[in-house]
Amino acid sequence: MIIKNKFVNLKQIAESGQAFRWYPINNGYVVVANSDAVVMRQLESGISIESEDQIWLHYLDMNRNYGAITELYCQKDEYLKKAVEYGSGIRILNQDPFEIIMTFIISANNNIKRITNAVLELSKRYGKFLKEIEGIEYYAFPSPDALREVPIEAYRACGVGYRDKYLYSFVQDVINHNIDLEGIRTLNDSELMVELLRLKGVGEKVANCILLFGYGRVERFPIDTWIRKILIEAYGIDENCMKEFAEDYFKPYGGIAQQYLFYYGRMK
DNA sequence: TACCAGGCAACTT
DNA sequence: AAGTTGCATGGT
Repeated sequence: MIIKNKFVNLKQIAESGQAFRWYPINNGYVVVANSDAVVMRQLESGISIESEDQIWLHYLDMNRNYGAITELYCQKDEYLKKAVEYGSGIRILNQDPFEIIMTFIISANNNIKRITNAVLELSKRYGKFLKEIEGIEYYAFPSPDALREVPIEAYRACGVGYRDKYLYSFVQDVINHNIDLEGIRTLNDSELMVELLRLKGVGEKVANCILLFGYGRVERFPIDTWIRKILIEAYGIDENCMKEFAEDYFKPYGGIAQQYLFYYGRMK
């Protein structure tokens, strides 16, 4: 299918640090999600997706008007305006909560390259084979059931480091119905936050990423080392009132503003 | 070599 | 309640 929209840029989305399963190929990306691997290509005024499944429209958040959002934040201040202009094709993807939670447990005190590698390794070892594209095999992110018997050391072998025990604990929590990842969709933000904070390896920052990337809560504003640096250097905000400032100042789509800032701050 | 990476849990005061 | 420390590991 073809999507005509000025506010979709595959490179920007792929490098925005919210998804770890966008693989560059000649003239496009293979995107692994929704139990499938599809090729996406950038067009002059939109993108093409080699699939007719409407799920990809939801995945790419196509129902939201990013034109209006970029316009809103361009008027906020000069720094944000530059960030928005630099990454105006970023969108907040609607991703699977289980995959997002696993991925962002791995992300703690880690770097994007290593996170990407660990997620790839987990998928190759325990995920379902999907298809081969241009000579490379693609595997889905493993289901909780596929990870049921995986011991702690096996996670370590995938390169997740000391986060191995947190992944093991989370998988067991899902298997044993100590948390219902679909059931909690109906909770409001703060209730959802409380549920996620029960998980080992999930603190405030990781929980905010899960709300934003896994549950579509676009007002959440995760503060990581990059964002902290930006708020200090570009906005002159003090460490101890950073959270309050960001939650108020970047309303009502804090998470989207945060992605513009993250992408701009990390790339330039 | 020391420090950093989309922080967190456990421990100390 | 608030502050401090150790943590796997690959890249600079």
